[in-house]
Amino acid sequence: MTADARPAAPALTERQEARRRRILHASAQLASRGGFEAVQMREVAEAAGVALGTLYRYFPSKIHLLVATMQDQLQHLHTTLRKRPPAGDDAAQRVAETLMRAFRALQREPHLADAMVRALTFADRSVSPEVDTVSRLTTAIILDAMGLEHPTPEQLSAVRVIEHTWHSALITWLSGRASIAQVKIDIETVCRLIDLTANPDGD
Amino acid sequence: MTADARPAAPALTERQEARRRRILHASAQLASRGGFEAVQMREVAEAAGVALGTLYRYFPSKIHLLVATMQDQLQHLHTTLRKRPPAGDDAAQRVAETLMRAFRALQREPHLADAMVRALTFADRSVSPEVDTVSRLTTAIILDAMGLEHPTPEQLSAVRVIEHTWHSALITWLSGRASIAQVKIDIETVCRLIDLTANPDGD
DNA sequence: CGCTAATCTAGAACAAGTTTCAGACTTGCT
DNA sequence: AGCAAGTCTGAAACTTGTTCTAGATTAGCG
Repeated sequence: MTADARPAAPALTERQEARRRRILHASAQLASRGGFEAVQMREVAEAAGVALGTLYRYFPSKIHLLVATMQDQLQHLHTTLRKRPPAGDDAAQRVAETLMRAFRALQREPHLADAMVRALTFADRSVSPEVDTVSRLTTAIILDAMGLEHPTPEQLSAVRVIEHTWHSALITWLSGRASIAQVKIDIETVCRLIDLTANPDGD
Repeated sequence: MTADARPAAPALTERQEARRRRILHASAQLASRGGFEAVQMREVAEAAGVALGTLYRYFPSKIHLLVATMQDQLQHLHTTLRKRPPAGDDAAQRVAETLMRAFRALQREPHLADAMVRALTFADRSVSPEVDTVSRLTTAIILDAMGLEHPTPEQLSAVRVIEHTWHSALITWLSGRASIAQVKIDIETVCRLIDLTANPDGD
């Protein structure tokens, strides 16, 4: 039921699993207070009751830690969304509604959003697998909203562009260069691409 | 002719202007070698023949420095593009061609691209004015390619989404999660939005 | 139980961004 | 020229992410 996307991870003991949870919790807590800079590795370690070296054994860098935190939050969101799916008439509306719902969730914890999104876009190649997991989760959420079983390549392209817009629009909002209304418009604009691929006469 | 977008800057002397140029040059040079991490403030200062404190007086943080470097490069690109404008039949084609040309320029200096784009997306509120300048430059380049004097609000929205996609696609390419071909597809996909707003029957 | 390997802890040490400061140099002005 | 204000230099200090080490603890196993 809950997807356990960690094939190479060598099965943690119970205490280790508990440590991992404490670390992620401390990370999210600190991030909620003061965003990216407030997540300081020494503080995370102390709040989680774990030595600094141990923290680094579990998450090899601050970026890894925050991307894992994002994975965690996205899982929650995905579960929540599945319980109450969007109710729009066509796919574009449902996707836009879903993303706006996610956006409102982020608005409730803007500092946490800041920490997670900044980490995600700052991540270099060493974090690619983890970032990819986040990306696949996002894709799954959007495809769910579209209600598609077997999307065409064109539709997958549209979804990719929607994800691009989603991430980048979040960044402009977080850095205070775009209003909430502007983000809404951008999301609605990009979702029109879905209509374009639904009736494949645009070519 | 050359837009001097620095209204609050109190007019540098000749030697100061020269220092500023040396710093930006050193920054681009180091970035071309090893990307974001290779741009180390002490090294930039030394390469530019300037004290560390002076470097920080000109650019209050590494992020400011790299965003300014990007402004610089974009100016060049804009000038170059104006000399040889894209030759496509419709606006969408011309924009896609322009962005792919810019993309190829970045491919020639992938490390430099890495440093600039990472700085741009990692920038927090304290860098908003500078990031905004970069954004306006990008918008100008895209509008040039579209060949529009007075874009409608809808068209401006499409341009915003194109910019989002452009930035985010660059990031996925730089972090090795998307191929060059994939970036091309994403750009072409999002450029279809232009057609949508050109013939306003899609609503 | 007792052994061995792995893990965890506390803390020092290192790296790079940023700040600070005393003194030397420039600039603008009279 | 001579002074006042601002700027630049060199170097040290401080911050926070990251690495390293020696010793304590835990887990798995005969």
